[in-house]
Amino acid sequence: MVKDRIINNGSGNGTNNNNNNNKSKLRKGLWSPEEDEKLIRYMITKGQGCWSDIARNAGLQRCGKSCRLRWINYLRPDLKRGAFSLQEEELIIHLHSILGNRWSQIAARLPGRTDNEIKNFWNSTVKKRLKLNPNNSTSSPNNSDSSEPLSITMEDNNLLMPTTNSNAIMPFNDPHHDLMSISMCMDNSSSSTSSSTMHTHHHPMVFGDPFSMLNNNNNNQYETATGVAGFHGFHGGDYGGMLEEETTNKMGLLEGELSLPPLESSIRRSNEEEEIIIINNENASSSIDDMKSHNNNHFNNNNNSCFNNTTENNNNNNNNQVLNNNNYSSSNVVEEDLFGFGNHDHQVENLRMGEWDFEGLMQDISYFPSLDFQV
DNA sequence: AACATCACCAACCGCTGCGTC
DNA sequence: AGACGCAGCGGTTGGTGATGT
Repeated sequence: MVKDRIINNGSGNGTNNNNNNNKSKLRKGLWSPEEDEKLIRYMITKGQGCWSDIARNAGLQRCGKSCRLRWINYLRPDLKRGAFSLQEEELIIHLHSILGNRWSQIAARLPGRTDNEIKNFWNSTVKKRLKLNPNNSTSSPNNSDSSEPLSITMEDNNLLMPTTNSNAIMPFNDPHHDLMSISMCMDNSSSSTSSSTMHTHHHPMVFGDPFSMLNNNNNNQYETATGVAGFHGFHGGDYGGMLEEETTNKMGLLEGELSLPPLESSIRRSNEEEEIIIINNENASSSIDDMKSHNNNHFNNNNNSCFNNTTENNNNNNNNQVLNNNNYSSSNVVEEDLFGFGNHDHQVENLRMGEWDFEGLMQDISYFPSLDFQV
Protein backbone atom coordinates (compact mmCIF):
# COMPACT_ATOMS: atom_id res chain seq x y z
CA MET A 1 0.00 0.00 0.00
CA VAL A 2 2.75 2.37 0.87
CA LYS A 3 4.69 1.02 -2.01
CA ASP A 4 1.98 2.03 -4.37
CA ARG A 5 3.04 5.53 -5.02
CA ILE A 6 3.44 8.07 -7.73
CA ILE A 7 6.80 9.54 -8.35
CA ASN A 8 8.10 12.30 -10.44
CA ASN A 9 10.49 10.96 -12.93
CA GLY A 10 11.82 13.66 -15.10
CA SER A 11 14.62 11.67 -16.58
CA GLY A 12 14.04 8.21 -15.26
CA ASN A 13 16.37 5.78 -16.85
CA GLY A 14 16.83 7.92 -19.87
CA THR A 15 13.90 6.45 -21.71
CA ASN A 16 10.36 7.54 -22.09
CA ASN A 17 11.26 11.04 -23.04
CA ASN A 18 8.82 11.61 -25.80
CA ASN A 19 5.69 11.82 -23.81
CA ASN A 20 5.50 14.63 -21.34
CA ASN A 21 2.27 13.42 -19.84
CA ASN A 22 3.55 9.99 -19.09
CA LYS A 23 6.93 10.94 -17.90
CA SER A 24 5.62 13.36 -15.38
CA LYS A 25 3.86 10.77 -13.27
CA LEU A 26 5.22 7.32 -13.22
CA ARG A 27 3.87 4.83 -10.80
CA LYS A 28 6.12 2.71 -8.68
CA GLY A 29 5.52 -0.09 -6.29
CA LEU A 30 3.22 -3.02 -6.52
CA TRP A 31 1.21 -3.56 -9.63
CA SER A 32 -2.52 -3.39 -9.43
CA PRO A 33 -4.70 -5.99 -11.17
CA GLU A 34 -5.77 -3.31 -13.60
CA GLU A 35 -2.21 -2.58 -14.54
CA ASP A 36 -1.51 -6.25 -14.98
CA GLU A 37 -4.52 -6.55 -17.20
CA LYS A 38 -3.42 -3.65 -19.32
CA LEU A 39 0.01 -5.04 -19.78
CA ILE A 40 -1.20 -8.53 -20.51
CA ARG A 41 -3.72 -7.31 -23.01
CA TYR A 42 -1.17 -5.20 -24.72
CA MET A 43 1.40 -7.93 -24.86
CA ILE A 44 -1.13 -10.34 -26.26
CA THR A 45 -2.42 -8.05 -28.93
CA LYS A 46 0.73 -6.25 -29.87
CA GLY A 47 3.52 -8.51 -28.80
CA GLN A 48 6.82 -7.62 -27.39
CA GLY A 49 8.60 -4.54 -28.55
CA CYS A 50 10.31 -1.52 -27.12
CA TRP A 51 9.39 -1.52 -23.48
CA SER A 52 9.10 2.20 -23.16
CA ASP A 53 6.65 2.17 -26.04
CA ILE A 54 4.77 -0.68 -24.44
CA ALA A 55 4.46 1.22 -21.22
CA ARG A 56 3.20 4.26 -23.02
CA ASN A 57 0.91 2.59 -25.50
CA ALA A 58 -0.60 0.25 -22.99
CA GLY A 59 -1.72 3.20 -20.98
CA LEU A 60 0.47 2.36 -18.06
CA GLN A 61 2.01 5.02 -15.94
CA ARG A 62 5.06 2.91 -15.54
CA CYS A 63 8.50 3.08 -16.97
CA GLY A 64 9.35 0.51 -19.58
CA LYS A 65 11.79 -1.06 -17.26
CA SER A 66 9.11 -1.68 -14.71
CA CYS A 67 6.83 -3.19 -17.34
CA ARG A 68 9.56 -5.45 -18.56
CA LEU A 69 10.27 -6.65 -15.08
CA ARG A 70 6.65 -7.23 -14.31
CA TRP A 71 6.17 -9.20 -17.48
CA ILE A 72 9.29 -11.26 -17.18
CA ASN A 73 9.00 -11.99 -13.51
CA TYR A 74 5.31 -12.38 -13.12
CA LEU A 75 2.99 -12.08 -16.05
CA ARG A 76 4.84 -14.16 -18.59
CA PRO A 77 2.62 -17.08 -19.52
CA ASP A 78 5.28 -19.71 -19.30
CA LEU A 79 6.16 -19.08 -15.72
CA LYS A 80 5.93 -21.89 -13.30
CA ARG A 81 4.93 -20.71 -9.90
CA GLY A 82 4.83 -22.33 -6.55
CA ALA A 83 7.48 -23.84 -4.39
CA PHE A 84 10.70 -25.14 -5.77
CA SER A 85 10.85 -28.87 -5.95
CA LEU A 86 13.70 -30.77 -4.44
CA GLN A 87 15.01 -31.50 -7.88
CA GLU A 88 14.92 -27.86 -8.77
CA GLU A 89 16.64 -26.95 -5.56
CA GLU A 90 19.39 -29.41 -6.16
CA LEU A 91 19.75 -28.25 -9.68
CA ILE A 92 20.02 -24.66 -8.54
CA ILE A 93 22.68 -25.54 -6.05
CA HIS A 94 24.56 -27.51 -8.59
CA LEU A 95 24.32 -24.81 -11.20
CA HIS A 96 25.31 -22.19 -8.70
CA SER A 97 28.39 -24.20 -7.90
CA ILE A 98 29.29 -23.91 -11.53
CA LEU A 99 27.94 -20.54 -12.52
CA GLY A 100 28.03 -18.54 -9.32
CA ASN A 101 25.55 -15.73 -9.06
CA ARG A 102 24.75 -15.74 -12.72
CA TRP A 103 21.11 -16.01 -11.98
CA SER A 104 19.94 -15.48 -15.49
CA GLN A 105 22.02 -18.37 -16.71
CA ILE A 106 20.80 -20.55 -13.92
CA ALA A 107 17.25 -19.53 -14.66
CA ALA A 108 17.76 -20.37 -18.29
CA ARG A 109 18.14 -23.96 -17.24
CA LEU A 110 15.15 -24.00 -14.98
CA PRO A 111 12.14 -23.80 -17.21
CA GLY A 112 9.47 -21.51 -15.93
CA ARG A 113 11.65 -19.95 -13.29
CA THR A 114 12.97 -16.44 -13.38
CA ASP A 115 16.33 -15.20 -12.34
CA ASN A 116 14.69 -13.06 -9.72
CA GLU A 117 12.83 -16.01 -8.32
CA ILE A 118 15.92 -18.15 -8.17
CA LYS A 119 17.92 -15.36 -6.69
CA ASN A 120 15.35 -14.86 -3.98
CA PHE A 121 15.15 -18.56 -3.38
CA TRP A 122 18.89 -18.76 -3.06
CA ASN A 123 19.21 -15.82 -0.76
CA SER A 124 16.45 -16.94 1.52
CA THR A 125 16.29 -20.69 1.55
CA VAL A 126 19.38 -22.23 0.09
CA LYS A 127 21.90 -19.90 1.59
CA LYS A 128 20.32 -20.35 4.94
CA ARG A 129 20.39 -24.07 4.57
CA LEU A 130 24.00 -24.09 3.61
CA LYS A 131 24.77 -21.82 6.48
CA LEU A 132 23.08 -24.10 8.94
CA ASN A 133 24.86 -27.14 7.72
CA PRO A 134 27.00 -28.26 10.63
CA ASN A 135 29.08 -30.63 8.55
CA ASN A 136 30.70 -27.89 6.64
CA SER A 137 34.06 -27.75 8.25
CA THR A 138 36.10 -26.62 5.35
CA SER A 139 34.59 -23.36 4.40
CA SER A 140 32.83 -20.39 5.75
CA PRO A 141 29.14 -20.22 5.08
CA ASN A 142 29.76 -16.75 3.89
CA ASN A 143 31.33 -18.22 0.87
CA SER A 144 27.88 -18.69 -0.42
CA ASP A 145 27.60 -14.96 -0.74
CA SER A 146 30.31 -14.92 -3.25
CA SER A 147 29.52 -14.30 -6.82
CA GLU A 148 32.14 -16.86 -7.57
CA PRO A 149 30.90 -20.34 -8.05
CA LEU A 150 30.93 -22.50 -5.02
CA SER A 151 31.80 -26.05 -5.26
CA ILE A 152 29.70 -28.40 -3.31
CA THR A 153 29.72 -31.88 -2.10
CA MET A 154 26.72 -33.96 -1.60
CA GLU A 155 26.57 -36.80 0.75
CA ASP A 156 22.97 -37.39 0.14
CA ASN A 157 20.25 -35.65 -1.71
CA ASN A 158 19.54 -33.25 1.06
CA LEU A 159 22.96 -32.55 2.38
CA LEU A 160 24.70 -29.87 0.47
CA MET A 161 27.93 -28.37 1.57
CA PRO A 162 30.11 -25.76 0.01
CA THR A 163 33.78 -26.46 -0.02
CA THR A 164 36.74 -24.27 -0.50
CA ASN A 165 37.68 -25.94 -3.67
CA SER A 166 37.09 -23.03 -5.96
CA ASN A 167 37.19 -24.64 -9.31
CA ALA A 168 36.09 -28.15 -8.86
CA ILE A 169 32.98 -29.91 -7.96
CA MET A 170 33.56 -32.74 -5.64
CA PRO A 171 32.19 -35.97 -6.85
CA PHE A 172 28.68 -36.69 -5.84
CA ASN A 173 27.56 -40.20 -5.45
CA ASP A 174 29.32 -41.18 -8.55
CA PRO A 175 33.04 -41.09 -7.88
CA HIS A 176 33.82 -41.27 -11.54
CA HIS A 177 32.54 -37.82 -12.36
CA ASP A 178 33.68 -34.51 -11.14
CA LEU A 179 34.18 -31.13 -12.60
CA MET A 180 37.61 -32.00 -13.75
CA SER A 181 36.11 -34.30 -16.23
CA ILE A 182 33.37 -31.83 -16.88
CA SER A 183 35.88 -29.16 -17.62
CA MET A 184 37.47 -31.39 -20.13
CA CYS A 185 34.26 -31.23 -22.06
CA MET A 186 34.22 -27.49 -22.22
CA ASP A 187 35.74 -27.04 -25.58
CA ASN A 188 34.14 -26.18 -28.82
CA SER A 189 34.14 -29.62 -30.18
CA SER A 190 32.28 -31.00 -27.26
CA SER A 191 29.70 -28.28 -27.39
CA SER A 192 29.07 -28.84 -31.01
CA THR A 193 28.64 -32.49 -30.44
CA SER A 194 26.43 -31.80 -27.52
CA SER A 195 24.18 -29.76 -29.72
CA SER A 196 23.03 -32.91 -31.34
CA THR A 197 21.49 -33.75 -28.04
CA MET A 198 20.55 -30.36 -26.87
CA HIS A 199 18.66 -29.36 -29.93
CA THR A 200 16.13 -32.00 -29.30
CA HIS A 201 14.78 -30.18 -26.31
CA HIS A 202 11.61 -28.27 -26.44
CA HIS A 203 11.24 -25.20 -24.44
CA PRO A 204 8.51 -25.93 -21.94
CA MET A 205 6.59 -22.80 -22.63
CA VAL A 206 5.11 -24.45 -25.63
CA PHE A 207 3.42 -26.91 -23.37
CA GLY A 208 1.90 -24.48 -20.98
CA ASP A 209 -1.36 -22.82 -21.43
CA PRO A 210 -0.64 -19.14 -21.47
CA PHE A 211 -4.22 -18.18 -21.97
CA SER A 212 -5.32 -20.16 -19.06
CA MET A 213 -2.72 -18.32 -17.15
CA LEU A 214 -4.37 -15.15 -18.16
CA ASN A 215 -7.38 -16.36 -16.36
CA ASN A 216 -5.24 -16.77 -13.37
CA ASN A 217 -3.30 -13.63 -13.14
CA ASN A 218 -4.33 -13.11 -9.62
CA ASN A 219 -2.02 -15.73 -8.36
CA ASN A 220 0.25 -12.98 -7.32
CA GLN A 221 0.42 -10.69 -4.40
CA TYR A 222 -3.33 -10.54 -4.44
CA GLU A 223 -3.67 -14.22 -3.97
CA THR A 224 -0.34 -15.62 -3.17
CA ALA A 225 -1.50 -18.06 -0.59
CA THR A 226 -3.25 -20.24 -3.06
CA GLY A 227 -0.20 -20.94 -5.10
CA VAL A 228 -0.40 -22.85 -8.27
CA ALA A 229 -0.35 -26.53 -8.71
CA GLY A 230 3.01 -27.84 -9.63
CA PHE A 231 4.04 -28.39 -13.15
CA HIS A 232 3.62 -32.09 -13.03
CA GLY A 233 4.67 -32.79 -16.50
CA PHE A 234 7.30 -35.11 -15.39
CA HIS A 235 7.44 -38.49 -13.82
CA GLY A 236 7.75 -37.66 -10.19
CA GLY A 237 9.50 -34.46 -10.99
CA ASP A 238 8.63 -30.91 -11.57
CA TYR A 239 10.32 -29.81 -14.69
CA GLY A 240 7.46 -28.80 -16.85
CA GLY A 241 7.65 -31.79 -19.06
CA MET A 242 11.03 -30.95 -20.38
CA LEU A 243 12.66 -33.84 -18.70
CA GLU A 244 9.86 -36.17 -19.27
CA GLU A 245 10.37 -35.63 -22.88
CA GLU A 246 13.96 -36.46 -22.46
CA THR A 247 13.20 -39.68 -20.73
CA THR A 248 10.33 -40.43 -22.98
CA ASN A 249 12.14 -39.93 -26.19
CA LYS A 250 15.48 -41.01 -24.88
CA MET A 251 17.11 -38.67 -27.38
CA GLY A 252 20.26 -40.60 -27.22
CA LEU A 253 20.42 -40.54 -23.49
CA LEU A 254 20.15 -43.37 -21.13
CA GLU A 255 16.81 -43.66 -19.53
CA GLY A 256 16.58 -41.70 -16.34
CA GLU A 257 19.42 -39.44 -17.20
CA LEU A 258 18.89 -35.77 -16.99
CA SER A 259 19.79 -33.52 -19.80
CA LEU A 260 19.43 -29.86 -19.18
CA PRO A 261 17.44 -27.55 -21.32
CA PRO A 262 19.41 -25.26 -23.51
CA LEU A 263 20.08 -21.75 -22.48
CA GLU A 264 17.25 -19.43 -23.13
CA SER A 265 19.66 -17.35 -25.04
CA SER A 266 20.11 -20.25 -27.35
CA ILE A 267 16.45 -20.12 -28.11
CA ARG A 268 16.53 -16.57 -29.23
CA ARG A 269 16.87 -16.17 -32.91
CA SER A 270 20.10 -14.74 -34.10
CA ASN A 271 20.66 -14.46 -37.80
CA GLU A 272 24.39 -14.60 -37.60
CA GLU A 273 24.90 -17.16 -34.93
CA GLU A 274 22.06 -19.54 -34.90
CA GLU A 275 22.10 -23.01 -36.15
CA ILE A 276 18.66 -24.15 -37.08
CA ILE A 277 18.03 -27.76 -36.54
CA ILE A 278 14.84 -29.45 -37.49
CA ILE A 279 13.94 -32.02 -34.96
CA ASN A 280 11.94 -35.12 -35.19
CA ASN A 281 8.36 -34.07 -35.52
CA GLU A 282 6.89 -37.36 -34.60
CA ASN A 283 8.65 -37.56 -31.29
CA ALA A 284 7.84 -34.00 -30.52
CA SER A 285 4.15 -34.34 -31.04
CA SER A 286 4.00 -37.41 -28.91
CA SER A 287 5.69 -35.48 -26.19
CA ILE A 288 3.17 -32.72 -26.45
CA ASP A 289 0.49 -35.30 -26.03
CA ASP A 290 2.26 -36.47 -22.94
CA MET A 291 2.23 -32.98 -21.65
CA LYS A 292 -1.44 -32.64 -22.35
CA SER A 293 -2.12 -35.51 -20.06
CA HIS A 294 0.24 -34.39 -17.34
CA ASN A 295 0.14 -30.70 -17.36
CA ASN A 296 -3.36 -29.66 -16.67
CA ASN A 297 -2.91 -27.88 -13.44
CA HIS A 298 -0.33 -25.31 -14.22
CA PHE A 299 -2.52 -22.32 -14.81
CA ASN A 300 -5.91 -23.66 -14.22
CA ASN A 301 -7.00 -21.54 -11.38
CA ASN A 302 -9.43 -19.33 -13.12
CA ASN A 303 -11.09 -17.38 -10.43
CA ASN A 304 -11.20 -13.64 -10.29
CA SER A 305 -9.68 -13.17 -13.62
CA CYS A 306 -9.09 -10.08 -15.57
CA PHE A 307 -9.61 -12.33 -18.55
CA ASN A 308 -12.62 -14.06 -17.28
CA ASN A 309 -13.50 -15.55 -20.57
CA THR A 310 -15.45 -18.70 -20.12
CA THR A 311 -14.41 -20.00 -23.45
CA GLU A 312 -10.86 -19.75 -22.40
CA ASN A 313 -11.61 -21.13 -19.01
CA ASN A 314 -13.04 -24.22 -20.52
CA ASN A 315 -9.92 -24.90 -22.44
CA ASN A 316 -7.67 -25.82 -19.63
CA ASN A 317 -7.04 -29.22 -21.01
CA ASN A 318 -6.21 -28.01 -24.40
CA ASN A 319 -2.59 -27.16 -24.39
CA ASN A 320 -2.59 -26.64 -28.10
CA GLN A 321 -5.04 -23.87 -27.72
CA VAL A 322 -2.39 -21.28 -27.82
CA LEU A 323 -1.28 -22.63 -31.12
CA ASN A 324 -4.69 -22.72 -32.64
CA ASN A 325 -6.64 -19.94 -31.10
CA ASN A 326 -6.02 -16.45 -32.32
CA ASN A 327 -8.69 -14.80 -30.31
CA TYR A 328 -6.18 -12.91 -28.30
CA SER A 329 -3.50 -12.35 -30.81
CA SER A 330 -3.30 -10.49 -33.99
CA SER A 331 -1.14 -13.04 -35.66
CA ASN A 332 0.83 -16.14 -35.13
CA VAL A 333 3.92 -14.07 -35.33
CA VAL A 334 2.76 -12.15 -32.35
CA GLU A 335 2.21 -15.35 -30.49
CA GLU A 336 5.64 -16.54 -31.29
CA ASP A 337 7.24 -13.35 -30.25
CA LEU A 338 5.13 -13.07 -27.22
CA PHE A 339 5.58 -16.49 -25.84
CA GLY A 340 8.89 -17.24 -27.34
CA PHE A 341 7.99 -20.63 -28.62
CA GLY A 342 7.69 -19.93 -32.25
CA ASN A 343 10.61 -22.14 -32.83
CA HIS A 344 9.02 -24.90 -30.94
CA ASP A 345 5.70 -24.47 -32.52
CA HIS A 346 7.35 -25.50 -35.71
CA GLN A 347 9.47 -28.04 -33.94
CA VAL A 348 12.52 -26.03 -34.62
CA GLU A 349 15.18 -25.28 -32.16
CA ASN A 350 18.24 -23.30 -32.72
CA LEU A 351 21.47 -23.24 -30.91
CA ARG A 352 23.73 -20.41 -30.31
CA MET A 353 27.28 -21.03 -29.42
CA GLY A 354 28.44 -18.20 -27.35
CA GLU A 355 29.69 -16.66 -24.24
CA TRP A 356 29.50 -19.68 -22.03
CA ASP A 357 30.14 -22.93 -23.60
CA PHE A 358 28.31 -24.88 -20.98
CA GLU A 359 26.48 -27.33 -23.06
CA GLY A 360 29.15 -29.95 -22.88
CA LEU A 361 29.50 -29.30 -19.25
CA MET A 362 25.84 -29.48 -18.63
CA GLN A 363 25.61 -32.80 -20.29
CA ASP A 364 27.54 -34.16 -17.42
CA ILE A 365 24.92 -33.02 -15.02
CA SER A 366 23.12 -36.15 -16.06
CA TYR A 367 25.29 -37.84 -13.49
CA PHE A 368 23.81 -35.72 -10.79
CA PRO A 369 22.59 -38.53 -8.58
CA SER A 370 19.49 -36.96 -7.18
CA LEU A 371 18.21 -36.17 -10.61
CA ASP A 372 17.37 -39.65 -11.45
CA PHE A 373 13.77 -39.18 -12.28
CA GLN A 374 12.80 -42.68 -12.82
CA VAL A 375 9.61 -43.49 -11.05
C1' DA B 1 -3.98 -8.68 22.21
C1' DA B 2 0.02 -6.12 21.15
C1' DC B 3 4.42 -5.80 19.75
C1' DA B 4 8.87 -7.55 17.84
C1' DT B 5 11.25 -10.29 14.81
C1' DC B 6 11.80 -13.17 10.87
C1' DA B 7 11.25 -14.80 6.19
C1' DC B 8 9.77 -14.25 1.76
C1' DC B 9 9.58 -11.99 -2.49
C1' DA B 10 8.11 -8.20 -5.69
C1' DA B 11 10.09 -4.35 -7.27
C1' DC B 12 13.60 -0.87 -7.63
C1' DC B 13 18.28 0.77 -8.61
C1' DG B 14 22.57 1.09 -10.73
C1' DC B 15 25.44 -0.73 -13.89
C1' DT B 16 26.93 -2.92 -18.24
C1' DG B 17 26.81 -4.20 -22.99
C1' DC B 18 24.99 -3.73 -27.45
C1' DG B 19 23.06 -1.48 -31.45
C1' DT B 20 22.19 2.71 -33.85
C1' DC B 21 22.97 7.28 -35.40
C1' DA C 1 34.56 7.86 -31.94
C1' DG C 2 31.19 9.25 -29.02
C1' DA C 3 26.45 9.94 -27.56
C1' DC C 4 22.23 7.95 -26.93
C1' DG C 5 18.52 4.55 -26.25
C1' DC C 6 17.50 0.29 -24.78
C1' DA C 7 17.55 -4.48 -22.80
C1' DG C 8 19.26 -7.23 -19.46
C1' DC C 9 21.60 -8.44 -15.23
C1' DG C 10 22.66 -8.70 -10.29
C1' DG C 11 22.42 -6.42 -5.83
C1' DT C 12 19.50 -4.36 -2.73
C1' DT C 13 15.38 -2.53 -0.58
C1' DG C 14 11.16 -2.55 1.66
C1' DG C 15 6.28 -4.27 2.24
C1' DT C 16 3.70 -7.99 4.02
C1' DG C 17 2.38 -12.08 6.32
C1' DA C 18 3.91 -15.52 9.62
C1' DT C 19 5.76 -16.57 13.84
C1' DG C 20 7.53 -15.74 18.38
C1' DT C 21 7.49 -13.31 22.86
